[in-house]
Amino acid sequence: MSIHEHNLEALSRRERQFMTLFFRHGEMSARQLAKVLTDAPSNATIRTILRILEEKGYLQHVKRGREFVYFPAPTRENIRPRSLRQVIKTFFGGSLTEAVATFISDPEADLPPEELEELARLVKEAQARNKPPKN
Amino acid sequence: MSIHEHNLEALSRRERQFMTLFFRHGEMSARQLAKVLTDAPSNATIRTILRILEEKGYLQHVKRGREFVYFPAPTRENIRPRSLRQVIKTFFGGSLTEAVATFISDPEADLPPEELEELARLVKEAQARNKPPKN
DNA sequence: TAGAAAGTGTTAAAAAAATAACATTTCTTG
DNA sequence: CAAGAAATGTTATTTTTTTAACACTTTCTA
Repeated sequence: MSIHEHNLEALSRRERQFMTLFFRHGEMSARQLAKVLTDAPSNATIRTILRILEEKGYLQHVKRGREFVYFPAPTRENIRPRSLRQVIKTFFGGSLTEAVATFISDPEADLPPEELEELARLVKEAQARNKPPKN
Repeated sequence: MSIHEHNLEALSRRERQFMTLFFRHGEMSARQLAKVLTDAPSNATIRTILRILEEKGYLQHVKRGREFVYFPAPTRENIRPRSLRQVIKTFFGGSLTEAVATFISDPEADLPPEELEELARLVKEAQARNKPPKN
């Protein structure tokens, strides 16, 4: 409803499942969403939940042909960084380093070596940006 | 119930809220948990949910004095790396670097500079471990 | 050691979530 | 342009979740 305080924690199980899929796949119609759901309920059910999510302000839709295509509504307090922050706080005591360490050594994560390089570059840049307080 | 497939996504809203708090704070009695909840229901309600979570295999308890102290059950497929992986997949297209970039530039995250240093060291180590396939 | 205090167990009711049947509307096409 | 197909809207039911009242048990303590 409110544009503020968009938070996946506030959603029911199905609602959150849907939102996660929208964040992963972008815009989808009820039919497309059904394909992506491993445990899809009926089309009617899916549409009901989509409507609820729109009422709550988490989704928007446009009409394309005769069908509605839904997509995540832009929110003020962005869900992306917030979700990451939340996981790092909950499972890694707030430490980014701990989280990265875990991810790096997580076999399921299957990290390509280029990622490490890019990560190294990124960190170096960030340090350079922080370091010189002289200028 | 089953020891496998422990997944916060499978839980109801309250259940997940509780588990998150346990991961953050470690072991807690019903009373302690109540203090940590911003929207705590009655003590009876809290205990009901704790019992359900134990039945489902997410929590265990020991008796301390006259009260039950609950804590997350050790699980095979660890929830920690899995949750991180999930967030990175959902919100950052699976890219660790993207996630770190976002975290670094997230003002809410409030990253201390030492973290960056430690992170740099960590990445360097990981690279060193990967690089030399000669030995 | 009896009674109060502070727990847990049991059970049930209220509220929310999840599901889908059926009616209606809107496209498409022969 | 009429019939059928494929959407959406409305409404209701079932299931799950959330809640808590009340009974019972254990531990203090005066």
